[in-house]
Amino acid sequence: MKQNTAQQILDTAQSMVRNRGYSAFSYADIAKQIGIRKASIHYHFPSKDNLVKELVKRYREILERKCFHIEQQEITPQEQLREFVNLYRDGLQDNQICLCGMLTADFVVLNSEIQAELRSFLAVNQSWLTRLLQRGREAGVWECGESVEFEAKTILAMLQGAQLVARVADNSIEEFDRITEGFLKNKLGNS
Amino acid sequence: MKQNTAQQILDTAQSMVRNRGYSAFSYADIAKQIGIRKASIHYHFPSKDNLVKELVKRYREILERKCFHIEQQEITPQEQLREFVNLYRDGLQDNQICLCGMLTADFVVLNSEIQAELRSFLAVNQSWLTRLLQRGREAGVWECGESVEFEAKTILAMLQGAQLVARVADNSIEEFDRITEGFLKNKLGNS
DNA sequence: GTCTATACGAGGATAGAC
DNA sequence: GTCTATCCTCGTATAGAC
Repeated sequence: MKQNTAQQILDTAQSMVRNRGYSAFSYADIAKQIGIRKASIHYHFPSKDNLVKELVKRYREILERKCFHIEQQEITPQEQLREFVNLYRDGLQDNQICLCGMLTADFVVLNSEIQAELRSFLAVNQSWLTRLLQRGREAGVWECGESVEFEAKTILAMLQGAQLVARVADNSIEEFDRITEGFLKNKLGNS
Repeated sequence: MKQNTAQQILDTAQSMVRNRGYSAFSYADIAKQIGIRKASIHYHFPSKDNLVKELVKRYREILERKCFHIEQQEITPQEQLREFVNLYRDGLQDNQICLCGMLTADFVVLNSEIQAELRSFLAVNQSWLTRLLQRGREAGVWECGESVEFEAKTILAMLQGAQLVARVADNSIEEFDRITEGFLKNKLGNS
């Protein structure tokens, strides 16, 4: 079950960024956590910017795979939407909000490469969700407004915001659920 | 037009926190910006935590006054809601998201006093918005679901999320508008 | 109130031994 | 690949002069 060091570093860094943000985690923190020296981290990731860039890239790729998997399942659009929402719901138990939502808050601090990765992440989310909404509309299960794209963006905004609001409440997941359920009740059915 | 130093410090710090977050601004940054030495800041605000706590407190008090002002105007609930949304819309031009939205992302890094202030800010927003929704419902202009409170929370989440999403897009305000308009179209009318 | 000077640790990063 | 040692900068904070 032993992972290679690069993976361990990424996993630890991801957890820390999702908790504290870009500026509030350090190589020293990671080193301490996984039991190596901080100089060793530089061997795998020459700079902090490099590490975070890889982090976002990996995060997006994993999300793409998860979305693809949802698409492959033979379930209704409503159920697919719920699966998608669950991607944002999961991980919230450790008080971990979306990696890219957190980094978006730090946006102006980040270098342009990382910013580009964040745009890419958002674009992937948005286009996938747009396609889902279109399928649902064509199947007649949802009536959407003029712009399906902006409906998708609204849902994403609501999910990111729900994670934030839930963070302030002590029992986060219930809060997240009630907010998202209220918003999506006409879209989710009662699956 | 000369402000006192404490005010200047608060204003500068607020702008920086809204841009970069808690961990990515420093006394040195503020000092440089307003042309004093960083030691002088400690005279007004003994510690960074103290400064940020005062910042959130002031921010909430200003918001309370603005909300009160909206309530006093003789306009429809729809128009009042739009005014409220504009509170979140304004300030976005300088790429400044809500102070408390930003700090919520940094939540786990902050001390308990600041966390308490953030809870208070959210509570004020939520209760004000809840009362507005209730008035609208009683006046028959909106039909709301079971829980007006969670409808309020959902709107807040959407506003915070819209600020985040807009941040990634280059032209932020248009993005914010389209997201919020889509969401609130049945609530806002076309005022 | 604001300054200089300073303490002290943390942060990111590199060189070179093993 | 990982280590020790080290560099240099920045961050928060305090003491004491003006």
